Amino acid sequence: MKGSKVRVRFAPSPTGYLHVGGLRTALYNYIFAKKNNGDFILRIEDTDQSRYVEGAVENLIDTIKWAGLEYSEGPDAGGDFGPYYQSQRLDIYKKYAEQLISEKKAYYAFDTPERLQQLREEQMAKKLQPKYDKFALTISDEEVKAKLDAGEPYVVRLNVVPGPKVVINDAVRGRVEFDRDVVDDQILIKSDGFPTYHLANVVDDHLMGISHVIRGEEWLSSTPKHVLLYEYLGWELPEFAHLPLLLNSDRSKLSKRQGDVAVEQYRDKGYLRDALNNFVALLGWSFSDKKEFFNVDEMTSEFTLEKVHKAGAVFDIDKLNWLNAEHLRSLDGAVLLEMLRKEIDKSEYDNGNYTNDYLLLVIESMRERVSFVHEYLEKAPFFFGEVTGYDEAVIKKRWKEDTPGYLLKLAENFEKMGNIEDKHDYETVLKQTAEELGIGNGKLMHPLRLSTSGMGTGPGMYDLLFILGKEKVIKRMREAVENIKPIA
RNA sequence: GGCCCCUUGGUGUAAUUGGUUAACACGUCGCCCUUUCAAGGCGAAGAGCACGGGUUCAAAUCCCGUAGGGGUCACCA
Repeated sequence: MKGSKVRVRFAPSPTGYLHVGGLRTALYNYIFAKKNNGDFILRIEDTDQSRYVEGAVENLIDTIKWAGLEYSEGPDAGGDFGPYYQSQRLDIYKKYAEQLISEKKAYYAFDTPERLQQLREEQMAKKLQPKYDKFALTISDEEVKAKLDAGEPYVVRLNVVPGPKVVINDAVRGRVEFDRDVVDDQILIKSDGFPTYHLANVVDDHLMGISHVIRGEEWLSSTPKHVLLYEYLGWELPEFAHLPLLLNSDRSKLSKRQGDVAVEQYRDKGYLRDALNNFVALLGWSFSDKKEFFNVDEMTSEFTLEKVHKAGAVFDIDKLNWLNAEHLRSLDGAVLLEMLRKEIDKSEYDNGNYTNDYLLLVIESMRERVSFVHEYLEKAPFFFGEVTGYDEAVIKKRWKEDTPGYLLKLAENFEKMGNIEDKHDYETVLKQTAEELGIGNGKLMHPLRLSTSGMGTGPGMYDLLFILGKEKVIKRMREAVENIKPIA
């Protein structure tokens, strides 16, 4: 381990969005740093010019911040180990590449893409592992210099030579060994002068004092290259931890084709960041007491890399939805109010029409019935606008020939009520009316719900009436009597 | 194909690291509550721990093999 200070990093490539798997990687890094009083760093791995996406970095930063994963060093946070964009560190990589070349641990290569392609195809045809054939090493030093002077395009390759097995002590997987000869002479510097991931990653991790490399399992098989690089450069190895993959329901690597993979898609759909973090944390890790509903702070006290599961985890949207509902329901009314106001702003409704007190009542009446904030509007539109239609299935089941008469009587009795201070006043009157009419409460209740909400489901009957207010209730009842015709 | 990783109900995980009727959560189903829908409560079905061999008084836990799945083999990360 590097010194005693824990320093970890999340090092995404800015390809346009933050993948949910990336969110989990970032989260584990963040928590690990917090737990160990260490530093969490954001580094942008933008060494592929061809994949440059406008605004990708800003989006990444936005999303990471939305998730609440604060980093102490990064592109927009500064720090003593910057710059934190790899594209701004080209001279650093070049320096180490040259050092390796001078020590014969790396070399210049001038092969054309066509030759490499052909080589690869031949090896594949023979069912061999595709590997560079070290052809460049047959070129004399003088010739190399001549080519360089002539401005011929070149790459720099790692010179892997025979030796003992490469051993990785992975914090989640334990000891993993690779034969040295399966490691390819990886390109370190591309012909455009940019480093590849492998070089840039190792150099930066070392220079930035990274103590633990916590990343996805897809990196495990290229780790020997990295280990070799540390060895060649004479640097101390960081601790490695390779996290299990996130999977589609068919157990293949989580992909766009089978659902949403971008964190912002979940954010935009109304998922709470606490719920998403909670969910993603559970994909590969758990509390020893089996607690499943928690926030990041609670998780921090118990997190260890050793407890991370080894096998890939299927992303189960049902469980995410459940967690979202749980987190949403646990929020204070005031917080929910603010969220609901924002949702109203996005809708056809006008925030000016509702007082805070009114919305707070709406919130409480629907609290157990929504999993997302936007569901307040979808599941209880009758609180925000007029009733614009009536559920036919409910009409069919609950609206009979004698219903209008009953309802009118009820409206009449409601009208006679004085000031209503308790929602149960409605209950009293409804029951009295039923008795007066000699019918069951249900004959009044269901049509009443339908007429005041247009729906067959919703908040408690008396909450609904109380929140709407007597006037509106009676008005809606009479409108319903005019508009609803029984369905045979 | 080579190399590497993985394998407990449909899904995510547990099992004091060899000794429990294999536990919890999501989901599913049922009942209760409620003349709505949820939430909540109670309960059920669902794995015998990928498979096959060992070791052991005893194995989901240790060993060997097999199978299956996944990752990776780019001048992408």
